[in-house]
Amino acid sequence: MTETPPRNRRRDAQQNREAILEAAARVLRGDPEASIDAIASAAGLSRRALYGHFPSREAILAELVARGTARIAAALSDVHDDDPARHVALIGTALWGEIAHVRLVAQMIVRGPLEGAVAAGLEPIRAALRDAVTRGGATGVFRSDVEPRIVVRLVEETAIAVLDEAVAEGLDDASARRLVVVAALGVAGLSWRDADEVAEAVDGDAR
Amino acid sequence: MTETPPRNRRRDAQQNREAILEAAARVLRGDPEASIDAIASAAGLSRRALYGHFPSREAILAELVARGTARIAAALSDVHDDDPARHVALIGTALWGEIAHVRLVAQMIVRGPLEGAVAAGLEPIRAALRDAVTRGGATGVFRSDVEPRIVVRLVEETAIAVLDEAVAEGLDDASARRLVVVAALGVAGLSWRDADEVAEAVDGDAR
DNA sequence: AATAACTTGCACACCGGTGTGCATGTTATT
DNA sequence: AATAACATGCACACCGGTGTGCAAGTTATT
Repeated sequence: MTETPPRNRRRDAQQNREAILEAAARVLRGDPEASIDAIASAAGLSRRALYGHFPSREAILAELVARGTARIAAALSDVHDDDPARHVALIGTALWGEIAHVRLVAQMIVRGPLEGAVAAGLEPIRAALRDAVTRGGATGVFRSDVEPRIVVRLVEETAIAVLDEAVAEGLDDASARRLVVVAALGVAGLSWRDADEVAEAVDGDAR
Repeated sequence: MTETPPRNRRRDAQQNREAILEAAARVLRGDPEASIDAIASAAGLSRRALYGHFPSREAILAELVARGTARIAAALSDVHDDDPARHVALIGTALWGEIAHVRLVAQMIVRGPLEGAVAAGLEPIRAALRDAVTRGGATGVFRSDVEPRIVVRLVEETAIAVLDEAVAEGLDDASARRLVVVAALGVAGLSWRDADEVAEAVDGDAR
């Protein structure tokens, strides 16, 4: 009985796997309900070949969500500021920096059975936001007339809506970032002049 | 040749037509992609009978959108205030009053081929909001650092997001109304204390 | 009581999508 | 050059949904 050395996976196969994920992200951003067929041909593969890399549609989505949340979490991990307003502003800025991933993940929040996975991956971010909102409420800078829990959700949903809007309007990078920050601070409780000031300051620092 | 007086539509048939629309609104609010089957049985009819009242799924949606936008437009037709902030607050209050219709219509804004019809039906409201936002921007009460057109969209989307959130949280009537008003004024540019004040005043008047 | 209006249930064709089996190529690796 | 890994294209079964035709029932109206 001769030895049968188990040959390694071919390198181009792994490349194709990446191509599929990249194509899926790109296509799904345009149409969240895109078919496997659309994804496969966008990746330059046949539908049949795709099933050699992923067992199901959901598996692709799961992978995308995992990577997306990881990316976002990484971008936000080193974001912190003692001033709650500045903290929120920094979060907004960071989110715009990862807009491609943010939009994809945001779509999954409501839909399908990925909901749980998404929520789990986003939890650290939510915790940070919750903290900032609570601190700001205590100071009186942010609104304290509404439960922090609710304010957090308000800020979250506003941010997502504005991010989408910024993309739809085709705003340039600077305007978009500012818009997101300013809107988030607005629902959090700041007047537009104060929000502007914070946005300005943070923008200067980040540059 | 004897006369053949064309007999009138039966009264119960018209009732069933209404039942279908009512059921559709109810079911679609829970699941925007509910099947015709689900709607029919929610209305207490067979799927086949439903097709005796509407030629297609889309026809039902079109009717719902038409009624919804009409209802909303009616509720907002007599809303006006010289003070832009109060005006926006009143719009928010009115929208919460028609929450059932608002949510249904809001879902259709993005989706399918109804988009155009929805936009048309909502145009008067948008015009009123645009007016208020522009006036507020000129006064300096609302933010003037962003194009009015964009501010309008921000307010719109925030309002929708908050309305959904209020429903999801199961807030009581008063809290929900206040939340919507306060969030809308927040993105428009008011500080949370100012927004609170306006909400309070308007709430008092409306009562 | 007659009759037209309406409802029902069944069958059917159609659509777009998913996931699998299989035979046949093509290409990277050894 | 041999061979295992991969890709392709086809067929297939399956699913859930839409819209129609038709025969047989039920019910409001006259």
